[in-house]
Amino acid sequence: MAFTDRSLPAREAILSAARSRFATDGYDRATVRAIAADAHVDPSMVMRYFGNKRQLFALTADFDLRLPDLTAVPCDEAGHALATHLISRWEDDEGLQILLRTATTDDDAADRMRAIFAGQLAPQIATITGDATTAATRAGLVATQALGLVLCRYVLRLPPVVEMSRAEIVRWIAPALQRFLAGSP
Amino acid sequence: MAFTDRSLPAREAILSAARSRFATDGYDRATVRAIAADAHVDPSMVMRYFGNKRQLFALTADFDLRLPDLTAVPCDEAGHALATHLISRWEDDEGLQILLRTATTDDDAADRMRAIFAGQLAPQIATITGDATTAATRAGLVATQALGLVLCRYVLRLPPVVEMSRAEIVRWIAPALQRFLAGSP
DNA sequence: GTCTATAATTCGATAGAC
DNA sequence: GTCTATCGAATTATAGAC
Repeated sequence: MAFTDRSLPAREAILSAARSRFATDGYDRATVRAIAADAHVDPSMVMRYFGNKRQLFALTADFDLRLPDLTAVPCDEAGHALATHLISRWEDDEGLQILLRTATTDDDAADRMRAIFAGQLAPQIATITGDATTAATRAGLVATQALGLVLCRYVLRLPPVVEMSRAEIVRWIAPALQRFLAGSP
Repeated sequence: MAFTDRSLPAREAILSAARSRFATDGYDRATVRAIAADAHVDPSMVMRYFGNKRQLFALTADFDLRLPDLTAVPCDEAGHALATHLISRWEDDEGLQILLRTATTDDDAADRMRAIFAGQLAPQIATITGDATTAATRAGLVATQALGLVLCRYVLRLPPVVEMSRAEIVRWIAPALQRFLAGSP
């Protein structure tokens, strides 16, 4: 399982090509052959370096939200801080697209989405909302708005959502997140 | 293209099975064989009755939001009316799941989603918000929250979103939709 | 109308020469 | 390490007997 340094550029080219293919085509339609062609590499090399297609996908599909410390900002600004962070985090990283595009049909990928939600988003939200009983619900509501934005803007590409500027999106979405985080129904 | 009455039960069984399979597995993983097996029919009959897999999918994937007349309710209750309608519309109809599960990887299905948005949702919203300049943006924002809910509750099945009752969801989502419909950022 | 048999592709994965 | 050749499985789709 240890490879020489000379194969490292090839392995990285494969990983990069895989990320792009999985992000745009999803797991099923992103073929090993296409990934190899993008990386200017023989298809058999993909299997040799990464074992099989599933393991290659797993390496490209570990996404880290890298949430900022929301407890560091005033409670009534948490929604704005979260909105600005998410929009910049997603604009230049295709990691969430990779997961979202295949999580709708693949249960492994859906499990990863649930894990990201439970492991990264929910705990952070639980700490800033003192109430432990509503924290899980609030985190779920935040997910509906946040993932809905990713879905419409980057995956489905609904024209009006694509055409909005980052600043416009933050202006509209931040208050929605704020209400889910600390407001009342 | 005209078939006898005796084949009608079989054709309807195929359509029903196709709807379920496409809704749970997406277009690629829902095989003609599996659909035929569910319908207790020979796979070749599926092709004979519906031509090919694409045409069968097209028949199962025409989704009608059946939006109520939002101009009939007071302007400040539009969000609540929309939320209650959508949640009941989606709970017992797998049509939107069919589209959403494959629209993330299939451009034809994504086009259908954009068409539903542009043809059914946006015009309705344009009529209740007098301002024509912001109507498209508002409709897009409504889509992010509405589709995000469908995604998290029915497709990804995030536990806290699944466990919420319909009433709870309406209580939280209605004000969010109301703000997108008629509020200000 | 129904079913068997099979064509024609495509894909993931492997064996083995160099 | 790299590449050629190919296997085996699965899929959509068709041809033709009954």
